[in-house]
Amino acid sequence: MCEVDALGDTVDSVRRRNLSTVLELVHRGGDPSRADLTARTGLNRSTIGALVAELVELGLVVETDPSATNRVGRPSRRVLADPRPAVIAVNPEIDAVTVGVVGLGADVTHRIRHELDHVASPEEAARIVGDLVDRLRAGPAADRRILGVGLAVPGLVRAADGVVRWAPHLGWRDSPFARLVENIVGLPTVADNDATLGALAERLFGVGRGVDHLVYLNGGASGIGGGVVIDGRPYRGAWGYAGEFGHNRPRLDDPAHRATVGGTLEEEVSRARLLELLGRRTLDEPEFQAAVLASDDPALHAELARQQIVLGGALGNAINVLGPELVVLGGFLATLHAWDAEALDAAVAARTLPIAWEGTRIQAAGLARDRLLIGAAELAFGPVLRDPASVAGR
Amino acid sequence: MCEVDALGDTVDSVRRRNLSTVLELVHRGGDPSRADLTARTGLNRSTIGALVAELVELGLVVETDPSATNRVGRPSRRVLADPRPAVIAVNPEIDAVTVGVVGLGADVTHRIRHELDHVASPEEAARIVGDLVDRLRAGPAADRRILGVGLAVPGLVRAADGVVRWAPHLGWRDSPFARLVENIVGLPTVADNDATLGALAERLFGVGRGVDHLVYLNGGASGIGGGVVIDGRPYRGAWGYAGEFGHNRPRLDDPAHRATVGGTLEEEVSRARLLELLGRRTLDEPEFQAAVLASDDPALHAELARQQIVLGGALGNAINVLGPELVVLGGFLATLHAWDAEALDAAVAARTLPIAWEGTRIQAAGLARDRLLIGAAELAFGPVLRDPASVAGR
DNA sequence: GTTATTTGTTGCGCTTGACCCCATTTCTGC
DNA sequence: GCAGAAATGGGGTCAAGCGCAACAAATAAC
Repeated sequence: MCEVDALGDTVDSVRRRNLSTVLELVHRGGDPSRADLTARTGLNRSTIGALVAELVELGLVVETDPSATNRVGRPSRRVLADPRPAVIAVNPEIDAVTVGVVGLGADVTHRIRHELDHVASPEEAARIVGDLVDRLRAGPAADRRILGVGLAVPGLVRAADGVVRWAPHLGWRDSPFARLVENIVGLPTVADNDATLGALAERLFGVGRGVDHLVYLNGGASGIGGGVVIDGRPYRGAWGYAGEFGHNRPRLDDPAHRATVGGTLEEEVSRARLLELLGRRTLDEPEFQAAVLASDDPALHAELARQQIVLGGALGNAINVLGPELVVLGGFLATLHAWDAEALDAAVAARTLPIAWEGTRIQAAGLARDRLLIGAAELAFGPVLRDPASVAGR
Repeated sequence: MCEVDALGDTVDSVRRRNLSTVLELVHRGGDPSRADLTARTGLNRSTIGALVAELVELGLVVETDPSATNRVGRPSRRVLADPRPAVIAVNPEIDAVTVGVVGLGADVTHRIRHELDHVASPEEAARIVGDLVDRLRAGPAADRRILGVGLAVPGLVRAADGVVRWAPHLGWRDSPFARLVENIVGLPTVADNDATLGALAERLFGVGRGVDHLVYLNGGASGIGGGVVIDGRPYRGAWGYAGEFGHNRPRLDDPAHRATVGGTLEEEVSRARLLELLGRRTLDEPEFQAAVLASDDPALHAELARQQIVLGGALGNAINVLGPELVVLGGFLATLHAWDAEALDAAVAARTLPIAWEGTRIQAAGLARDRLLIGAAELAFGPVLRDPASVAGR
C-alpha cells in the first residue's frame, strides 16, 4: 500500500506552513514589521516571535531595529530577507546564455550575459552555465549561500522532471537539460517554460502584484510565449505545457486580416513583420518601441492595427475561457499596447463576451529584462519557500 | 488593519481540515474502511478513529460492521455516508424547472421535473422551486436533514454572491436568483454556472474521476456551455465567468467551413443545424444520438464533418492553453464524438501543438441527466465538506 | 515626569497526532 | 481442530504547536 499522497494534516505541517507563510511574506516584499506579520497571518504575537526566531536561526531572514515611525506605542522590529541566501537563475536563448545571482525578495545582484555566435546545444549550454556559475561563485557571489538553480527555457518543459520536450528556436528536443546542469553545477536544479516564469515574476513583483488570476503574453523575436497564473500560482496544466497561446488560431473576422496560411497567433502577430516595415534588421526592445511610436508610416500603422485586431481575437478567446483579472503584455506586444491602448482594448472588447470583459484590464509588463531571471529564481527558491526548515545545514 | 485573510494556520485548522478530508473521502465513494482511510490520509489509526467518531456524532457518516472480506487480519469497519443529510439541487431551464434531493455520495433520491409552457422569470422560477421543495419536504424527503440549496443556472453567475448576470436563454439579467430562492426556501443557497457544475460532477463521479485537469463542453439545445476543472476544483476565474468556450471564435482554415457571420463556436457548431438536416423539430438526447448514428444522409454527414473540424479548432485552442488531461463532451457534442471519434481526434490533433495533444484524451460524458443535479448538490454540500463541524445543531 | 498605547517575552494550558502496548479477529499451517 | 501469525482497533502517554494572559519594554502625547 503506497501512500501516494498524505492527504492528512499533522501538527508538524502547521509549523511548516506557518514558517513558509512568514518567509513568503518577507520574500514578497514590503519590509514587514513583526506587527505587520501578526496582522497579516492572524497568528499570535508569540507565535510570530518564535517563527521569526527560527527563520533567523536558519539564516533566511534578519531583524533590524525599527525605523522611525510617528505612531504611538512600542515600535515593531522590521523583518528583512537575509542577503546571503541566493539562487542561480538561468535563461538560455538563441543568441546568449544569461546567468544571474538572485537573492530573496527578487534581488538580482549579479548578471552575466554570455553572447553566442551560434545556437548552443543543450550540452554546450549546460557547460557554459557551469563556467559562468564557477566564475560567479569564485568572485562576486563568493559569500552567498547558493541554494539551487532555476532554468527559464524558451520551450515546452515537462513539469514532472524538467525535461525540455521541445524548444523550437533552440532546436532542442527531449533534452534532460535540468539534469545536465545539475550534474555540472552540483546544485538542485529545476526548469520551466520562460513565459510561465515571466507570468509568475509579474504576478509577484511586477504589475500583477496581488492579482490572483492573470494571463501573460510575451512577444519575443521568434514567437509569442504565454503564461497563466491561477490562484496566485503558475498554472502548468496536466504535464506542464499549458499557456501556449502563441500556437492558437484565432478567428479572423475579415479575410483581409489574414496574413499567413497557418494562422497561428505568433504567425499573424509578429515582430519580424513590423521590423520589416521599419526597415530594420534587429532592434532591442526599448529601441523597437521608440521606433514604432515615432513612425508615421501608414503601412506600419495599418499593420499595427491589423495585429491589434488579431491579438484582440486571441485575447478575447483567452478571457472568455480563463476570466482573468489582468492581461499582461510583454516584449513587442507591450509596444502594440503602447501604440494605441484604447484601440487594443476596443479590439478585445469586440471579441469578448461583454460580462467576461467587464472587469478585465490589459497592461504592459512592469518588470524589465530581469523578469525571466526573477521567475527562474522564484522557481529555484520554491522548495525553500515551501519548507524553510529544509535549508538547515545547507 | 483588517485581516482580509488569516494566512496563518492553527491547530484548530488541522482538525477542521482532517475532518474535511475524511468526509470527502467517504463522500467521493468507494465505501472506505477505517483502514482505507488511514492509508489514504497517512494519519494515525487513533486519529482516524477520533475523526470518524466525530463525524458519526455530527450525523454525517455511519459505521457498519465489516463486510465479509477474505483477507487476513481483523476486519476493518466500513465508513459510509449517513443517508439522512441531503441538499436540494435545482436546475431552471427554458422548458422546465428540475428539483432534486441529493444525499452524500451523489445519491439522487428524488427528482421532480416541473414542465413549463413559457420561460419563467427569476421570481416565478423561485416560487416554483419553493413549491417543489415544500412538496418534497412534506412527503418523500420528510426524514432528511436538508442542509442547503444548490442552483445550476444556464448563464453567467457572479461567484461572489450568486447573482445571475446574464442567462441568455432564460432572458435573465442581473437577477439575485440565489437570494430569491434563499428567501423563499429558508436554507443557505448558492448558485453557479450549469456547465461548471457539470464539469465538477464529471470530475467527481463521472468519466473524470481522479483527473485533476479537465475541460468540459456541453452541447445543449440553445448553445454550448463550458466548464473547467483545475487541480480537481472547479475553475471560475476572477469573477465566476470562466469557461465560456461557446462564445470563442475558432479559426476556420477553409472558408467553406464557415457557416455564420458571428463565427462563435456555438453558432458554427449547433444542434439546431443537425436537427434541421434530420428533418426534426425536437428530440431528446438519446433519440438525437440514435437518429444521427442511424442516418446515412450525405448532407448530414458533411455537416457533422464540418462541425467536427470547427470543434477541433476550438478544442485545439483550449488544449494549447489549458493542457488538460481529459476533454469531456456532453449533450450533442457527445454525439459528434460518438459519430466518429477517430475523425474528431484527428481534427483536434491537426490544430493542437503536438506535444500538448500527446497525452490528452477526449471522452463522452459519463453521467446521465442527473449530472447537473449532482454538480449543484456538490456546490451546496461545499460548506459542509469544507468544515463538517459547521453542521452541528442543524 | 506621567500616562496611554503598542509591541515583545515568558510561562501555562489546551489540543492534536505519534508512538507503544495490548486486545480482538481472521486466516494459515499443522 | 487448534495454535500461532497477521492485521487491525483502542487506550494511555508523550512531544509539539499555538493561543492566552501577565508582565516588561519602548515610544508618543500631555
